Amino acid sequence: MSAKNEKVIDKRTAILGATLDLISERGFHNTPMSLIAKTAGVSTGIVYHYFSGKEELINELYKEIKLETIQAMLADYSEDMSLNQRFFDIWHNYARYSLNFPTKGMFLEQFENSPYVYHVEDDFMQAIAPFFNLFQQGVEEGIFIPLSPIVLFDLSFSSVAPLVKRHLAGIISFDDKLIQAAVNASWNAIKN
Amino acid sequence: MSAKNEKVIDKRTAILGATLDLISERGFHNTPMSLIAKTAGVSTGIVYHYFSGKEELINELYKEIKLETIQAMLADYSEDMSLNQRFFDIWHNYARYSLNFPTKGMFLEQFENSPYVYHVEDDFMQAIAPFFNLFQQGVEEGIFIPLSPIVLFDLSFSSVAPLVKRHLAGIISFDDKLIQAAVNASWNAIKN
Amino acid sequence: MSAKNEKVIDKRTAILGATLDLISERGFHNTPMSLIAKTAGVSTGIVYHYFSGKEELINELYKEIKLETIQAMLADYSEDMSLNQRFFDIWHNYARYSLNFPTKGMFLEQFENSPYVYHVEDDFMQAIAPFFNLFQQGVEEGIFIPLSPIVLFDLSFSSVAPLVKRHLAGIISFDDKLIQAAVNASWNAIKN
Amino acid sequence: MSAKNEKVIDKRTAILGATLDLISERGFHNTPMSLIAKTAGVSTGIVYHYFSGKEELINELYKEIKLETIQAMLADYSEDMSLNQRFFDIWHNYARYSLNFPTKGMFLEQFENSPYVYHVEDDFMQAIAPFFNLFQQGVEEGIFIPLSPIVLFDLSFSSVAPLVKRHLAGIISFDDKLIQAAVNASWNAIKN
DNA sequence: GATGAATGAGTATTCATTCAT
DNA sequence: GATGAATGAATACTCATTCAT
Repeated sequence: MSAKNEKVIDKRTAILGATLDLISERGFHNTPMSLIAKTAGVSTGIVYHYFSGKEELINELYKEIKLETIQAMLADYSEDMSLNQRFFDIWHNYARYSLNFPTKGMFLEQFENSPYVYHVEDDFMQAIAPFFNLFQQGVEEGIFIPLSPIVLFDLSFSSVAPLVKRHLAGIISFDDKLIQAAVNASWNAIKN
Repeated sequence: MSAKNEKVIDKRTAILGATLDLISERGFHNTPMSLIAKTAGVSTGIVYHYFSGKEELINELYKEIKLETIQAMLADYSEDMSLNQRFFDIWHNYARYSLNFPTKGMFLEQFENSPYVYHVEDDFMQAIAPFFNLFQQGVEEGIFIPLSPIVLFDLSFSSVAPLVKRHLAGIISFDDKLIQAAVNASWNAIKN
Repeated sequence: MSAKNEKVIDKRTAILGATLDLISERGFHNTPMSLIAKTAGVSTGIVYHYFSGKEELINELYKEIKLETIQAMLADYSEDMSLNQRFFDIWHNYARYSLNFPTKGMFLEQFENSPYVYHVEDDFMQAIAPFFNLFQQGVEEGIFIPLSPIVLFDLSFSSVAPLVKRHLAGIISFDDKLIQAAVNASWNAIKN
Repeated sequence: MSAKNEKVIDKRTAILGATLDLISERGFHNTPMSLIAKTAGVSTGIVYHYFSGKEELINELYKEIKLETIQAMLADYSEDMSLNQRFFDIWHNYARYSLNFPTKGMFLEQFENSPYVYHVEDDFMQAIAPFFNLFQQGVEEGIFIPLSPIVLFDLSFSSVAPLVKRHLAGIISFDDKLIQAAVNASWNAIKN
């Protein structure tokens, strides 16, 4: 990779990184472009070279983090593993990733609960296919209750974010033992 | 109640109602005070008579809706009912309330995921006591897995919001049958 | 007129006046809204109370000045006067008005030669009717050459602006004697 | 001429051409240097090799077009032709040139009505000498009314631009017949 | 209580110009 | 000559809040 490319990547990455940190801490609208630039160590103008505006910058950040999160959940995923093993792996990965990168989870939550933001869900269809296969297969084999994959997903994974939030707020300790208990609970929720 | 008081209540209520509608649709920062006033049919200045500023207005709205939601969940709650009955009632009430008043749910989600907003959780300690009692009792009686009430709460209730969101987006139909299946799943998640 | 109304009119008028002075001297795009506000002795924000934005402000100013100019040309116009008398009056009025209010003429010229500005000609249909009547009648009576009123207008009045510009630049002295000669020339141009 | 020089000329010409097209359509300040470069098919930086800045670029363009327009008016000019013939030729040439190259006329009008632009009239003294000679001679021979050449110029030529504008706007058809009528009118305006 | 005109700090975005490559 | 990434000052517009009436 040439020095030029490295620099470009550095700058774009620095902007995205600054945006993540600032937005997760201050919120979308309390994060001026000028502060993003300053935090990233670049000029205001150059941000508009890499992104067409604040909107695109935030959407791009969302896409990257969303994809990264999905990939983290599927880090060691293999169709060769047992259904049970795959489910537990995903759950663990998700919990650990959320705990390790709290700003990313906070950003995702904030983004997905913002009314005025243009959603870009379609971009993840391919990435989330394994989740659908997992639940589909589980239903077909009579292991999971017969509901649509999306419902099974919500019933089993939606407690991760709240628990992580409690942990970060110091209310609970979301340690390995609790993770273990929570993943068991999630499995039992959808078990036939 | 005097006519004067009614008028006052009307105005305050109108402001809160306009704030809810606007924020749930446009977001906090895309909802100017002037628009709130206009939508409520009052002058800009008078908003500052009832609330010290935007911050207090939104916090006040949050408190009212949060409390209303908790009360809706506990509408027919009674310690005389069986544990199982109480759990199912709360879950059903929550789901139906969220479906009936989607703006309120959206507002709560948005508020609780906003980093810059001053939290006011303490105000609800008393109101949420029944939830704690419920889970505490369940653990003591060996009916629920031995985890803290707050964790049991998250494990059993956190799937409601995502499912309602899917329903409102037209992705699933969160009807009585699905509510029934989901509440069963939530019960199984924390059942010992 | 109430004090309130006077104040409002004062402010709106002050903004329009400052806009005229600044734009005629510096050009559209070299005249920031903030400078307009400062020159008018008002805050930046209030400009947006009276005008929806720079675009509307400038268009409004154009409409006012255009109308004022037309009215100045027709100041003593009466269908009772002879054709010749009406023509000479209009020409004189136009020349004197342009010389007395050079910024207005400069603004009009600038505006009407700007490519990106949204034109609003229709607003003057009624005001310019006397011109059309004048030329129409002149053609019907065989006094003017048989061309459309708009062409006769251009052939007879379009030399005023350039001559005024030369005068303001100090190149010529557009005094009463020259005005007299020029109006004669203009009349001869379209005389049958 | 070497290939290198041709290339240079090409690039400079391309920049000037792009500038003309863009400015006549969008206006001075709505035409960024980057867009000029892009339209001309060159890099932003190279524009600053051929011109010291936007100011010089536009002034240079003005000078070229102004000169070209004057030369077009005098295309077949010869002191051997009769005064009347010379006048009619110039008028015709001007009208046809303006109709054939509308962007050039629009650019000149815009430029000459911009207050902040540095004028460069002196550069054309030599080129416009024939006009002065024409009017001077006409006055001396008693053919034209005894006014200064510059005034006679304005009285006879200033209706061309407005008529062309009407034509381009589709309001009139400035065809040969109308051109003939208009040039006659212009002649009559200054005829003694 | 009630109005809405007025303020002015704050913010997204643009663009002429520079300069390392 | 040639590129286009980078800069940062400039600018239109917004909006929470105040206050004279």
